[in-house]
Amino acid sequence: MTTATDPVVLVVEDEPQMRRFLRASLTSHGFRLVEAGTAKEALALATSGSPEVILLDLGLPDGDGIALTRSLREWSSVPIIVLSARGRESDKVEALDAGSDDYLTKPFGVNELLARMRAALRRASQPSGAPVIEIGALRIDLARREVTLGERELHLTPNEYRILALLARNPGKVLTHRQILKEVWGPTHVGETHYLRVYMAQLRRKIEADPARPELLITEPSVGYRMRDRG
Amino acid sequence: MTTATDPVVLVVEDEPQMRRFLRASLTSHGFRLVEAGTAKEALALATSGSPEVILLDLGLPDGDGIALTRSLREWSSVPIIVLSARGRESDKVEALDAGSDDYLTKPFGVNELLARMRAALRRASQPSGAPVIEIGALRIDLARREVTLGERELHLTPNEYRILALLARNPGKVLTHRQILKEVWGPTHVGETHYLRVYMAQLRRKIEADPARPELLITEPSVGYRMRDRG
DNA sequence: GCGCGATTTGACGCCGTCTTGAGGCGGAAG
DNA sequence: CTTCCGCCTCAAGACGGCGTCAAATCGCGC
Repeated sequence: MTTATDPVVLVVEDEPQMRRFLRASLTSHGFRLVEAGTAKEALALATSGSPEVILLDLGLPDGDGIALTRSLREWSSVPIIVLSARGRESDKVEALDAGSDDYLTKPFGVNELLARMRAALRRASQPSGAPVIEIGALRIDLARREVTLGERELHLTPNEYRILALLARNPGKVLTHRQILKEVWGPTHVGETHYLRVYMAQLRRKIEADPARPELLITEPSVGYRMRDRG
Repeated sequence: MTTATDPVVLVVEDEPQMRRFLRASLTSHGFRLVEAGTAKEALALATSGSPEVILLDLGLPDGDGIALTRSLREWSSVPIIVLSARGRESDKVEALDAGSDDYLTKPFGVNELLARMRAALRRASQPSGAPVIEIGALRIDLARREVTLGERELHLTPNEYRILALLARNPGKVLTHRQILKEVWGPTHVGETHYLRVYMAQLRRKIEADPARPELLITEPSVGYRMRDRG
């Protein structure tokens, strides 16, 4: 059973038997499959299918996998794991130096393949994309810890920033006083609702056009606060 | 023959014979070697030796390599290639899932090892991008370990350089005290925030026009520091 | 063993942030 | 109308993080 968040794997392989085997193994372990039987197909699908990892058989009907690896590497850094019947050391060296990330000699165990795929995915996802939240003119760059309102860069104190980031990460959702206090001041301060009032006032003075009529930081009386996400 | 720009490889292996073999093979192919015979040594050298890749034998006298892999992964993303006599699939899966990048079963060919090391290094160096970083008049040559300000070449102590390089590799991004301490002093010193204050002051005295009004090394109060990249 | 640079540790004052309290407003309930 | 409760505002003082300087210690090369 696959879901929308499962990683996509591009399988480049021409033997029907091997394809069936991979299809069965991978879909049952949380991957979505895109399949190509030729180098040409593979190149097209590497663009349109936007796979997170590629499994590549070296023996293809229309040209060898080494050349395919090189063309992929001209523009993409998606992990490539070569699956090949050729076990000679020189084959491995050639494939790896062409730009592939790993090399498995057939026959191989499914579990090893899956583990190597996990390793490749782990590496690739490391420089995780810059999380940036935008709400109207307000822009919060979580990686840089930077808040801008239109063109102007805002200076927020540590607590102000943590509250704002927390609310912005849950746009539209009401966060209770307790939740916010626990997250920002720690579980020992969940009773100090007064802190919140002071800080919400400071934040509003900094980010609202008219702090008396808040449009972004909405009070939910006797419940908590909420970041308006639209309209 | 090795030069200053050759990549450093940390070899973690207790058998003298295997060590001799690796030493001969690697130094003749453009690597500088740092060697450890125990897990404890390895952990220390992974910090102080700042290797670009680690070769790890699983059978160590003081604990297994899987545990070592996990502790390394708590703070470092340096590529780890496991070399092991154990060829069982479950061994490979365990090692890969613990955080290693590749797994080679002994005996293996030197050329395959070298190709896999090249592949690992290629991947690792990808995100860091250019080996030279320029920010205003400041210029940091990571390959040569050289820092110039305008025309003048600056002399930085080892720790000063590591801090500066770390911040410069993440321009604009806030690095927490913990992150910097972990990267420079190792995971056992994440509490020593005082070190940072002293070293930031020294760096500012060397690279800022007016150390009292820093324009490059920005303090993010009670969070960490950040290298200004624009403006 | 000596000398030098680098690192670690300690002391201190400044400044921004946080905490705290007092007071005001407005709506709902009595 | 009065009272109560939750919320907002303002400001003053306490607190803690930060920068700075300097002394003590470490560690390496000679």
